[in-house]
Amino acid sequence: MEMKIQPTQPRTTEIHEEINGLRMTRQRQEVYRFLMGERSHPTANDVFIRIKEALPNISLATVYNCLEALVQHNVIRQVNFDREPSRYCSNLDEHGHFHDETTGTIHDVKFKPGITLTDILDLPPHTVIKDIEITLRGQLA
Amino acid sequence: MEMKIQPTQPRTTEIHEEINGLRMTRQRQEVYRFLMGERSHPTANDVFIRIKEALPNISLATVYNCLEALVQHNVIRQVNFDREPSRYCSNLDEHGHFHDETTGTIHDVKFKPGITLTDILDLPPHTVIKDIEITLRGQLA
DNA sequence: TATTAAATTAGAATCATTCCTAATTAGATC
DNA sequence: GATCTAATTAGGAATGATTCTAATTTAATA
Repeated sequence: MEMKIQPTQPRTTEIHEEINGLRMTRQRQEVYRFLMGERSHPTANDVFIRIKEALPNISLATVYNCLEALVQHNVIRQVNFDREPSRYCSNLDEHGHFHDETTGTIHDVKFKPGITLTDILDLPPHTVIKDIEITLRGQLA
Repeated sequence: MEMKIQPTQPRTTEIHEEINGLRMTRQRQEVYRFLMGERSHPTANDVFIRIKEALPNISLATVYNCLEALVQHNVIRQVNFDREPSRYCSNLDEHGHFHDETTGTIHDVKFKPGITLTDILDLPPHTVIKDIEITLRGQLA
């Protein structure tokens, strides 16, 4: 078997794998990777500030673009509390969000085992549910 | 018994009853009364347009003030869908909201009898819940 | 009736988000 | 590798719901 001594010419272009049909550009990767390691439900601006460390030239518009693309392709979730800036999380399990007024922090809320939210809602049969959002506000014990 | 022939001087000021400790000014009355008879979950601007018929000089800022005051005093509820303009409803029963993508309309969603939302959430004991919001998006059958 | 506090108004300001457009980049094809 | 085309990005301007501010009006009370 012949060995290549010289490395092949390095590509000038990068190869971007897809996630859920979304091409993962460098910017999208960074946004996604950051959210994966974050449990704090950051805002677009939080993401922007953090990602500038790795990509100093990234623009806020791009962060919004990336977040929207990732949301559209069901890679991350967008979370809204009243009219506050949107927050984002990479937890795709069905869950709600609890806004702790004491600390200002947001926590994922699971459902008790074996329960689906739709079980308890009084909806006409054959209703198509595309998305459910459940948010709570109060004080964690 | 002596009869007053002349009517007493008419008051130049109005008397305003309270609801839940909130003084019901003319503007607040109109806002509240409109919402009582509306099932469409109107936005602040919807309210504004409609109320100008009765109070041509009312300002949009006042509508916002009234809505906020009514919400604060638990006379009406504020409903948010993603980042769309807030909507308001006078239904105080615990219920969710279904946004029908086909028609653009919003419908109240009740829980099945005997079920409380908190029953199915996995929250630490002694958690204080001040507010729950549950919103759905999809197509009604 | 006079005083004081609350509510209203109109318009300016805010600010998260979206839009626009030119420049760049990636991927496909030659 | 060169070229073409479409997607992506960056930066700045625009948008629009909401909030703020200052001045005026109104209501409650002394």
